[in-house]
Amino acid sequence: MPAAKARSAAYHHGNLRDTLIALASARIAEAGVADFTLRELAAEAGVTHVATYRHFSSREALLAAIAADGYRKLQVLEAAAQDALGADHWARLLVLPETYLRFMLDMPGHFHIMFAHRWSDDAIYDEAVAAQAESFALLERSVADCQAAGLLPAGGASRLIAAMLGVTHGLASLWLSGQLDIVMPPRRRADRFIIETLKASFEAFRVSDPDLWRNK
Amino acid sequence: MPAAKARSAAYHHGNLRDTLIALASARIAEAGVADFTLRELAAEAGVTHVATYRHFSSREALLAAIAADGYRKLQVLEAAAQDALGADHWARLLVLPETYLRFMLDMPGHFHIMFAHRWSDDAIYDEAVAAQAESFALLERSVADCQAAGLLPAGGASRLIAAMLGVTHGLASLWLSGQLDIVMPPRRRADRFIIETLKASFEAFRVSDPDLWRNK
DNA sequence: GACTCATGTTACCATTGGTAACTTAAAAAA
DNA sequence: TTTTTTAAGTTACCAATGGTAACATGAGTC
Repeated sequence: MPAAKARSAAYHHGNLRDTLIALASARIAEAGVADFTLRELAAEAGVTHVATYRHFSSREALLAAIAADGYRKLQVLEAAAQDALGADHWARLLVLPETYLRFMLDMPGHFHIMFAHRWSDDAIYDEAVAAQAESFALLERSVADCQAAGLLPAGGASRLIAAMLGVTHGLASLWLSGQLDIVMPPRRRADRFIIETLKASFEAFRVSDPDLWRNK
Repeated sequence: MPAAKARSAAYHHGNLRDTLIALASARIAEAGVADFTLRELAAEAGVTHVATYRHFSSREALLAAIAADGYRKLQVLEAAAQDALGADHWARLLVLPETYLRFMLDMPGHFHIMFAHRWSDDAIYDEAVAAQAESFALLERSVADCQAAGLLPAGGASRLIAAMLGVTHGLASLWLSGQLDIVMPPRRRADRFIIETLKASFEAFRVSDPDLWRNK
């Protein structure tokens, strides 16, 4: 009975949760987090705004879901990129910021919630926090591998990791907020420029004096 | 007639504009930009929420004013710090990220609006954009001075500047969003750790192979 | 002392996030 | 097959918010 099925599809959306996450991310990428409203979002999904509360306990919980979703997706991308590289530890380390950047370019809405939006300390962000920690562990392990292989200054890695995380995240978010335009040479592709800058930075860190990174 | 003066002071606030900026910045630092409402803010200043519209055309315009105010303050701090250093170009360059960081630690509310909040492309942000450009020019000039003095790899400076801006901004905003806690050694003062990491990064950039930073 | 105008106020509006109570239809139990 | 349960929608409603319009106050000027 196709008529019944059509009506059913109309009433029960089928995959409202994922649809809402995707739509919200797109809106955030376009107009920022302040702009989007649950009602407009629900309307776009063909549903009443109250239906959203079946899947997210609040507007902020939807944002938290986007953050968790983003970290999981990022982690999958990072792991896949590393797996394709075998045992070249330095290449495996370098691919992390590159993946991070591609993720930012591909999913700016997710990225914004993950890094520029202030998470409430509510429990709704617990999942996101856990996913974030796992993603960070990947970097930590990669740096340790490089140190063990003599590819990076040995000793406490905190400052080295902080510097790598810093330059990666800094370039990504400066670009996302449009503040890299002033620096970037005209007519260059942004992604290439950023990735080359990143690689240069990592290389500078790699060959630097190990004493630089020791805690004083 | 002190009674009349008191009434007058009650009616005409005196300096509502600056008060609102300060209060808003404090609230944003505490609870994020999403939380603060014009009504609560106005109440805190002892005024009706409609009074805010005498000074800011909208809520977003208040945020824009905070951004412009922040860039101006940052620029003053940077210029002062540099002036105290004479002609030591490398020290003058290094003091910029340090000032940037201290500003972030001292005025996190301003910092958040300046760097983590998405500016609408409305004209209300014009002032902020102009102030931002001036602040950036300071860095550009300082890098050029260092290059002229042979203290930094010569040639196109875009990538070098991008890397410096990136690591500075990245560390600052990672710290602000609490994401540096996982990296930072326990029981260390955050500001010292970040500044030392920054100096190490800049030093690594300084002694690096100039070819790294040339455009390919 | 009257006039002006910046800076407040009250009254009001549409929109928003969120809750309560009800409805629909798909899946499980009989 | 029929009945029951339950996940996933709906309508009706609420208090709070950003914003507008029309009015009030009072400090400075002629």
